Amino acid sequence: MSRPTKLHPDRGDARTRLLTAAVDLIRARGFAATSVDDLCRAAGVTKGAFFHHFASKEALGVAAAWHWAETTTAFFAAAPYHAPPDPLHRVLAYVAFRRAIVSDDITESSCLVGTMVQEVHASAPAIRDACAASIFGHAATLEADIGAAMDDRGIVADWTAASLARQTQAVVQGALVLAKAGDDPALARDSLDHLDRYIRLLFGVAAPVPGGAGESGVRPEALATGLPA
Amino acid sequence: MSRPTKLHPDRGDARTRLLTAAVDLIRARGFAATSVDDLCRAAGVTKGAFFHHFASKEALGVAAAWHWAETTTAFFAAAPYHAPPDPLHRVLAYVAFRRAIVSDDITESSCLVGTMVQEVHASAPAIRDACAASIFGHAATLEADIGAAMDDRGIVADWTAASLARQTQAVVQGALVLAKAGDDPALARDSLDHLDRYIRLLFGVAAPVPGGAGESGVRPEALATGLPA
DNA sequence: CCCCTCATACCGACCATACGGTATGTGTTC
DNA sequence: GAACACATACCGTATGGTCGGTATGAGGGG
Repeated sequence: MSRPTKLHPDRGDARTRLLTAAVDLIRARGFAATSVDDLCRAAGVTKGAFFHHFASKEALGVAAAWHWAETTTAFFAAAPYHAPPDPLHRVLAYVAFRRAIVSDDITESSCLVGTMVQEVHASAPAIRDACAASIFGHAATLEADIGAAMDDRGIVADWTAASLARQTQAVVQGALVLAKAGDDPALARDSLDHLDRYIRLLFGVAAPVPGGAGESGVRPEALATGLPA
Repeated sequence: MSRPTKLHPDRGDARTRLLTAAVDLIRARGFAATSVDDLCRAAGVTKGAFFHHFASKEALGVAAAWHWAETTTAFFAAAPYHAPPDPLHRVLAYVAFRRAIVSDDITESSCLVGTMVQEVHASAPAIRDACAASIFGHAATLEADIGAAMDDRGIVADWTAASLARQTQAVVQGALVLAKAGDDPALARDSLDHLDRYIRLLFGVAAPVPGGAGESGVRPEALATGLPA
């Protein structure tokens, strides 16, 4: 895609810089309120570069959703919550990890695709579908662990692994809405505590330390540099 | 506020019609993507009328959030889920009611303030606060029943009635995000089933009929005419 | 009862700017 | 020299917002 030069080694990354800027600006102000000029200014490129890489603003939205899916996939794949040998512990560690990466600045903890899809679900199906791929694709990464945990503990239920995996994403998204409304990230952490409690109740395991959502196996401050979702 | 005339009895209601149009259009397209001209066209009024009633588009946003709070408050106050004598049953009936009013057209089941606050939480604090008042005000209406249910059953927990009340709203909001992304209202119903299951587990009561989220005490089709939230 | 005054409710033309998008040109690499 | 990766200048339109004006009705004085 990109063609770096010896004289201009950062050439060819205009597309990536636009995508990065899009993630930041759209999470903060929404898709419609973010203008192409805003994006170009933030990325340090001209309008010509924008429309060279993207056929329209909507195409940028689709690409940004895919970019988000890729970066978050890599981020969560590298996260430490996969370490525990017990699949249920991995699921709980995932929730604890999500809780740990809720930063004090809600905007940077916020989810690009969750924000975008609310705006464009009816008016831009292409963006909506890209957002859906990101959300449900991420949910799918939890399904195997949840399924294995059900098998391990002989859980026979009226819910499925896929359904519970989706519910984790619903709670994450709802937690962010409440945190934005109340302008308080603690609201998001509270929601994730409830999710942790729900999963423990479903599987019949007690909470490790009262008042918190279990240890994630990582120091929260070590996560602040990573990409949230 | 309004001054109806004998000749023009619908005079004086331009404000209300703009508010109603705002609820519909903003839920479908978002706040930023809804122009003042769109609003005027949908409400059948002129731009002069718009800026007579609202100092700015942002002021309309604030007023729309309050309007939403008022109409949903009246709608839920009149809903049948308050009937059961047992407070826990009222809480479960609330969840079942929320499930029942999820219509096939996701836009009309969607929440105005949840949609708006994601867009404007950082750029328009006045709108954000009005949205917060609507969400947390509605959550507060559940608090007494949850608290009474805790007392009834002698529940001593590491969560509070207020926190669980907020969690119901987080799940509702998240359920709508997933339903919009997947373009399928069944996703929202699934989430509310999980919420129902969580509350039953917290209070140690079994589900009434497997596969569904309990009876709401009303026929779903009788609710379709009411205002969703 | 009439008339004057004032506030409200609304109309519709107008404005400056910001918007998404295009056309054309230039330097670089293969 | 073809293809790419931008830059610059420009275009038509849509946007939020303004402004002067009009119609209606309530209240009060004579």
